[in-house]
Amino acid sequence: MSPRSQIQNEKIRSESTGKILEAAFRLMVKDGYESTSISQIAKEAGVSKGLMYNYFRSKEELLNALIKKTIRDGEKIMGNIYSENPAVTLENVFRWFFNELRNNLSEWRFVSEIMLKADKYPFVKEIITIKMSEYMKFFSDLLTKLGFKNPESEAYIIGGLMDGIGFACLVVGEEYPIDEMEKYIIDKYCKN
Amino acid sequence: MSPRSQIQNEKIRSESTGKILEAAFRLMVKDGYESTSISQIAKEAGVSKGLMYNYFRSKEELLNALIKKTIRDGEKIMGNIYSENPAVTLENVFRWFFNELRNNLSEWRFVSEIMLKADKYPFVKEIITIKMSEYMKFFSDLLTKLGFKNPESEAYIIGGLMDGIGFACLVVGEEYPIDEMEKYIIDKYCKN
Amino acid sequence: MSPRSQIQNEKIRSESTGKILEAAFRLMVKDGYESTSISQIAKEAGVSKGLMYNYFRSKEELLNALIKKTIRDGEKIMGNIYSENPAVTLENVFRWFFNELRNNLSEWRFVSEIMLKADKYPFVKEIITIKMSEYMKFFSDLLTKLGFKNPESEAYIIGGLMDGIGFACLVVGEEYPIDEMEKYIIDKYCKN
Amino acid sequence: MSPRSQIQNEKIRSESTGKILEAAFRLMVKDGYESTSISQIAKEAGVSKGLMYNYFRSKEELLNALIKKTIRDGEKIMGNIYSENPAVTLENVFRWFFNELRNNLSEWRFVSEIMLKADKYPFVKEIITIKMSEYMKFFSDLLTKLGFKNPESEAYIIGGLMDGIGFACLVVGEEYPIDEMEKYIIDKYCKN
DNA sequence: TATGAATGAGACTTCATTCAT
DNA sequence: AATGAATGAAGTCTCATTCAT
Repeated sequence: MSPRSQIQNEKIRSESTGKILEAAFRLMVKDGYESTSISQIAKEAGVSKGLMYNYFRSKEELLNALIKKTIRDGEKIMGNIYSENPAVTLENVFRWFFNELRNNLSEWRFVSEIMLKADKYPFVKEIITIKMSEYMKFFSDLLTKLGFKNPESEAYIIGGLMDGIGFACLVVGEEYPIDEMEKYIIDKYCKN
Repeated sequence: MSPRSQIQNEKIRSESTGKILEAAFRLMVKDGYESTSISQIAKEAGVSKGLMYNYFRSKEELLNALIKKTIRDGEKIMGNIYSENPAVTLENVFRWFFNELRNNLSEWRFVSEIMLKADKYPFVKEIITIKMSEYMKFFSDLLTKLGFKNPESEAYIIGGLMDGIGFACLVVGEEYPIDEMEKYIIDKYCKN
Repeated sequence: MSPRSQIQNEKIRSESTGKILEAAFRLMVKDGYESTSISQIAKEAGVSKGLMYNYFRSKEELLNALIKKTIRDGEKIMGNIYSENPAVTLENVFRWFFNELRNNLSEWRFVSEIMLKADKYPFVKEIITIKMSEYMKFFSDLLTKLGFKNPESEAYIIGGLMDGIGFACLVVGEEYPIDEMEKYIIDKYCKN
Repeated sequence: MSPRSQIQNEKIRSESTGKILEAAFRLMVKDGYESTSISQIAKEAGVSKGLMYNYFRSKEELLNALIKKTIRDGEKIMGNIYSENPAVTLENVFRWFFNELRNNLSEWRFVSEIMLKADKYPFVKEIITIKMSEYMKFFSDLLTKLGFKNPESEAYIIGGLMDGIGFACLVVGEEYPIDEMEKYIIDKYCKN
């Protein structure tokens, strides 16, 4: 009789977009952005191709939404990492980072793939530039508190290091001495 | 109508493969591997599509050959970098590296793109794993000579740092403080 | 929760269909029948897609209703054109016609587009055949009163002329010598 | 062994493009431009969809080629129409025109449909504007020789008339008094 | 009466690859 | 060794229409 209420619709919409984004994330993390087709995502999400275009105007916009969701999820995690003691905070960051590499390497690959597309998709560049400067500020503050002489440059070192180690893990996988590196870096930055 | 001699054929072959590989490199560096089509490469190389399949069984094999050639070219450059003084050698490496980022960032992007495909294309993983251990050995030896306490771990740090800084440059481009980082890293590793 | 009365319902129905038909007309005049989607019409009309299918079983039937409405609207205008003096009536027709071309060319395009679909949509053919014979009768009577020798054939000439001039205006637009033609035709048919 | 000669290739190409253009013409004349799909054309022409894009970069470019070919074909016919006696030439034009309406009405519809798209496809407008002015010149010259007082305006009348009559035939089909109109118009313009 | 989420067929297009010559 | 015409699977996207509420 009467149409669905706004609340009902909102629920339906968020469930569907949720299913789609999750399916997209799963597949793109596994196969990469370009290699994942809209059809596959629709099938994985259990919806029709048409519905996807109901919620996301294009594959690119789906990527956009996916990135934003991923960043939001990431920020929730960052909340749990903070400690009163800056050395502990930094250690938590490193431990979290290496655990990510150990457990969610595919996600790392996806993020890397997307970052490499910064040139092709302007919104990627925009988002990442912002996030990057946030992270640099975060590390820089931490390192200042820890008494480092060049906290800014050292922040860039840490950022680069993390990207680079992630990258190396992606490429050589099991061969990377991940445990040793974790210990070495934590010792170097947090233990003194 | 006499048949071509083996030597003539060999020359023709190497000229054609050369043209093709150079064209492929140029285009893939510019647009990426996936976005570069066989047709474009053939046109850029001035040969027919058919001929490409005469020399390379598939696009993937062309990539394989391209990687090997790129590595060979890279090795020639590494020869000019070596000095009697290990600190100077290391500084040369860093200077070469930052200049690459400044002048040939696109090539760096291409290499990164390919490395991320290590999972998809086994030969990529194989080649890179070998090269990586070579580089690690090279840095490790250098750092040993320079008196570093943990030359192996530190070598991984340097390797990661380079990957990571390259990555960051790719993503944020002009915003990256490349000159400062060059100075900071050279000071840190080579000046004392 | 008392049910709406029949009268209320009737009013609602006619308001909704009115809004839909007007929106459809506006958009189809602008973009053409095929290029106007049901979604666009619904949005322009401020109703839901579902409601459209409540009133019109298909896009084709919407077109049908639109044509009928357009013809009804046209007939109202024709009422204002009639004069005691047949020469004046004919001149009024011509002046109205050329002003339509000057001011509402898009509508003319839409009508032409639809007429060309007569084969595809039988109801179009049916409606137009009836209207055409009415117009021919109208012109024929007028020309008889004006003393033309072959009023029937001449009526067909006038009808064809109007279609053809409208068509030419659509195609070449500004380049068509619309003012000269108006004067020439009025002189020819109404001035003597 | 050796690749095909240029001549062989040229022949193959022109055969294929010929097949494609003919199939496209057949289908578009029957169903209209928009309603004819690339797939249908490929099937009708007995080639693959891919091949179509080998020869025509897009559906729009196929239309472009089709229009040009149609105009070329039309010009060949116009050659046979010319006579020393201008009255005879004009009569030939009218007879040819009415025969077209009798025998190839579908083609007329196609041409009309395309002309209505002049706004959407700039190349259509360009081509048609040129052709139109050629025809107007042709008629104007003829009418001058025949001693008409306002040959230019009268040329526009004739052009419009032909478009309009064609249009009417398309719409009402069999009901149109085509034979009477032919006689009437020829009498009016050619029998002094 | 009214909504809008959902569907699925079908549109245009790209591209690695094959093969007759 | 070399050509380029031909293929067909797969991709992204649109849209009229249905249906639960």
